[in-house]
Amino acid sequence: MPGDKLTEDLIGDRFGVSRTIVRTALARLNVEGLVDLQPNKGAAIAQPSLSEAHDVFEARMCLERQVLTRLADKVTDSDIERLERHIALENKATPNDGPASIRLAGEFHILLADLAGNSVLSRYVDEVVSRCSLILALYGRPHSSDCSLNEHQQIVDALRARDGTRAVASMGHHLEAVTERALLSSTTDKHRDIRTILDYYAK
Amino acid sequence: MPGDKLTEDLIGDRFGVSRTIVRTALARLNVEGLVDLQPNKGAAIAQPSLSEAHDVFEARMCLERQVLTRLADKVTDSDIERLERHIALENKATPNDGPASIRLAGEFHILLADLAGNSVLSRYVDEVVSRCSLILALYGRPHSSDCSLNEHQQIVDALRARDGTRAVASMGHHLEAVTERALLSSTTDKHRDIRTILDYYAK
DNA sequence: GTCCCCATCATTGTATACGAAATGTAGGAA
DNA sequence: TTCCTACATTTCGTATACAATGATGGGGAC
Repeated sequence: MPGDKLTEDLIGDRFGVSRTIVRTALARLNVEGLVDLQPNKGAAIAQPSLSEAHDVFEARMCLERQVLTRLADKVTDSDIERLERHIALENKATPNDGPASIRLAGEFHILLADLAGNSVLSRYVDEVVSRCSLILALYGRPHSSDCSLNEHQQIVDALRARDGTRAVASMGHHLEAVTERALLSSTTDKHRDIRTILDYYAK
Repeated sequence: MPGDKLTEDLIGDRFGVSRTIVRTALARLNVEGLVDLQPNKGAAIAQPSLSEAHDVFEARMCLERQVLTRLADKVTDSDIERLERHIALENKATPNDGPASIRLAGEFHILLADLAGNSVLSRYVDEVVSRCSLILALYGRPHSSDCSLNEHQQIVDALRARDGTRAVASMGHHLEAVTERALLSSTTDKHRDIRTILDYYAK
């Protein structure tokens, strides 16, 4: 799907709105890094290079560690409760393993950022999480979920203990694992799109 | 200036373009946090609350520390040279103390981020630096420069020594100082805009 | 004198229209 | 056959037009 052209007229017809609306949406998705936009050539679903993908994961690591540093200081019991309920949802969704599972895994991270109560961090985390989903679609194994439930649980456990150091470390390990699942597998997987291969060897 | 209404027609006439162009520009500035955008009521130069301002500075600290962590590992001699030349420019601009000085101070941070070579970090740093300039205009003392030259020099010195720990620490101290100059002074300064005062007591 | 309602105006939100750039295609020459 | 050029078609970039929403001010009632 990444690389697909996004023609303004088609999308407009699809949603029953004019090109004006589509255009503003595409512009927004462009600054968020989800669509590539070339002048006079139109929009396409973003195809981040491996190098860009690493950049996104590095930024994500930096931002989410900060989120947990904050959270460990200010998290409330009802916050913990809410996180636990979310993990329960994730557990429930795992069996059928559809796109709902991937969405929920991302929302866990976004929920953490929201609870941290910093609007800037929150927006940036939202952005990098979305981009990571895209990267997973490009480079990850098909059908691989990007987050292990166990790892989410460890983060919440550390938060419940108000152990900031452990919480940050848990998130660190989790994101290392996510990065590995999303990126490192791509060098061996034969099923990947030809564009990905070319991109990889082009460094 | 923050809080001023931005009428699409006026701006369009001012620059000789149609509302279409102005609108896309305003939308972009809105996602970057520089203009507030209320549905059916138009755009205005952003007026971040003190709490939002602290959020921005916290995110900035987190991002720029990461920039220096990266840079300490990969900085080249020609990078150092370029940073030194930039500081020389800043020194030259200080006497007349105009807006050029403020712009150069911001560009030093953006240059650091660019040299770090992570496109995501680079974009985010660009954004928070812009927002900090806005915050300085809102809450800072009039005519106060937001960056001390000496502090910039210390950062480059640490980079030249390839001392990552010291570089991150220097940036940390620098941004602490910047935050203080931009925010803490606002509680005592009688010359501040009435809106700022109200905003502050409204927490 | 003050408050409220309605009319008018200003400004935004969305659609459409038109010119420009780029891409694809057919035809002819080497 | 292959390459190049000219034309046609598609799609984008910008301006303009119209509808909808919110702001402003004046007149009347209490």
